[in-house]
Amino acid sequence: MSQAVRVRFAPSPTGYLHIGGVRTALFNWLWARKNGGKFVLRIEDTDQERSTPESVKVILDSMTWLGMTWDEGPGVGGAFGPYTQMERLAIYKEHAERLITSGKAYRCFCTKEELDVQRAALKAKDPKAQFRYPGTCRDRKDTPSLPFVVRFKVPSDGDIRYVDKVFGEVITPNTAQQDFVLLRSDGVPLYNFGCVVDDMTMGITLVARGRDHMVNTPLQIMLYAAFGVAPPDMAHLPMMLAPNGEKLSKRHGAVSVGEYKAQGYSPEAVLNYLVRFGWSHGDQEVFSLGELVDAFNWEACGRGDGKFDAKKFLAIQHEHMKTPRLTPDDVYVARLVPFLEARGLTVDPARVAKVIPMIRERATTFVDAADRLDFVFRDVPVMDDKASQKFLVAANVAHLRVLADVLEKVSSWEEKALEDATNAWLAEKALNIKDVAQPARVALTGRTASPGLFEVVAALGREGALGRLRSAAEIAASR
RNA sequence: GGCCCCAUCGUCUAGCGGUUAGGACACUGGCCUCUCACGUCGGUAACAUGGGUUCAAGUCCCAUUGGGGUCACCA
Repeated sequence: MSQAVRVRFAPSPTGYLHIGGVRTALFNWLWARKNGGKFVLRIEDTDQERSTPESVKVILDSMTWLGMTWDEGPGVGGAFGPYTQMERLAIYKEHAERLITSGKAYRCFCTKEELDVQRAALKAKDPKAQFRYPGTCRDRKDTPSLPFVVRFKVPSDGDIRYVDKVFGEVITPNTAQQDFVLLRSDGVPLYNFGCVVDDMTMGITLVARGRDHMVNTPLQIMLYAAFGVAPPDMAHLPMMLAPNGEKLSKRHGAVSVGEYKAQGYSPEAVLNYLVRFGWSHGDQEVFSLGELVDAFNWEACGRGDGKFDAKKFLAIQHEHMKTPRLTPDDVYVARLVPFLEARGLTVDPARVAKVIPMIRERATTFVDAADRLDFVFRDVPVMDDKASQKFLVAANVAHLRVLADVLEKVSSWEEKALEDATNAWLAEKALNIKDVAQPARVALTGRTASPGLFEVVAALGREGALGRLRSAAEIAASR
C-alpha cells in the first residue's frame, strides 16, 4: 500500500562537501536504508558560474568515504537518469512548455536589466520595500522573437499548506509570493523548477533538506499542483550553526568532510555526531551505523537550530576509537597505516595490529594514534628536548643501566614477566617504580607521556628496548 | 521591513499535564595510577518573560522578547 521509499541528496558541486550537507544527506540515507528504499544522488550543477567537475569528484569521494552509498546517480546510473541537471535540459524545456500550454506559466520578455532598474527605483523611494515582479508579461498575447524567461503564474489568492515531517503543518499565503522564474533565457532551470521536475520524474517520495529551503517548499508545491501531481512528503531539518550563532563556515574551523578525514576522524563518528544534532534516541549518544539505521525516525527530530560543538565531536570520535565494537582491529589498522606512512614510517600491518591495544583508550583520532605510536616504528625515538634534559641526567644513569640489565635476564619478553622482574629488583633495592619509570619512559619513547611502561618495553622487543635504555644512559652520563 | 520557523544547563538533548527536571560534552572535586589516558564516585549549571486554560503546567493557548531562515534569469 505505501509506495517504496525513494529519497535523494542533491548537492551543488560548488566547493567541498559541507558538514551541514552531510547531515541532510545522512537523514535521507538513513531513511532509505531503514525502509529498504532507494537513495538517489543528484548533481545540481545549473549554477555554471560556480559548479566545477573537481567539486563533483570531491563530493562523490566524500560520500564514498562516509559510507553513504547511493543506489542511483553518478557512477552507478539508474532508470531515472541522467542524474546531473545540465544533462537534463531537454526535460526541463519540455516541462516548461507543458506549463505554458496549460496556462500555468508564461513567457516573460522583461530583461534582467529592466527589472534591476525597477528594483533600484523602488528601493530608492522606500529602502524597506521589497520588489516583486509586477506581472508585466503575465497576460501578454504577442510573442516577439526576443529572449525570454519562463515564469510561473502564482495564484493571486489562497494559500499553500503542507504537513512537514518535522515541523508539522506549515501555511503560507500565496500573496507572499511573486511570479517566479522557472527557466532562464538560456534554457537552464532555476533551483525550484529543476528540483521539482527532477524529484517528480525521479519518483522521489520524500524530500528532506535544510530549513533554509523551507521558503522554497510552498513554491514547489504549487508546481506539483500545476503538473497535477501529488507532492512528495516534506521534511526540513533545523540548521547547524557556528558556536557564535552565525552560519557555519570556514572561518569557524573545519567544515568540510575532507578536513575531518585528514584530521584522522572516522566516517562513522562523523555521522554519529551529525545525526545526534537535531535527532535523538533517548539517552543514547553513541551509535553504530546499523543501530542508526534501525533507530532513525522523523518523530524524534527536533525543531530548534543548534550550534556546532567541536569538543563534543571529538569526544564522539574518541568513543568510536576506543570501542572495538565500533572500530574493529582490522578497520583500525587499515585506517591508521596511512597516517603512519604519512610520517615517513615504514610499517608492517601485523605489527601495527599488535600495538594498537597500547593506545586504544588514549588516541582520539588516527592522527593522534599515529603520533602516539611513532616511537614504535623508528630505530631511534624522536627525543623531546625538555623531557631529555629533565630525565636523562646523571642521577638516573645507574637506574637506566640496571633496569636494562634486569630486563635482559628475562627469558620471556612479555609485559607480565618484564614487570615482575622489575618489581623484584625494585623490592630488593627498596626502590619505587616512580624512581625509574619516567627516565625509562623518556629513554624508550622520547616523551614523558606514553602507554604503560612495560607495554612499551614489550612492544619494542628485547633489542630495541635494551638498546634505547643503554644509549639513553650514555646521554645521561655525558651530562 | 514582508513571509516562514524556532525557544530546557555554556553546548547537544530527554521530557509528549503531576519528575528531587534525566543523560552526554565541556568545566570541576575525590578515587585509581609508573606518565598520559581510561575507568569510577561526586559537584556547579537550564525550563526567556507576561498572560491565560487546568485541581495541577517545562509540557496546551495567546502575547511579548530574543534568535534564525528567506526575499535573484544562486542553490
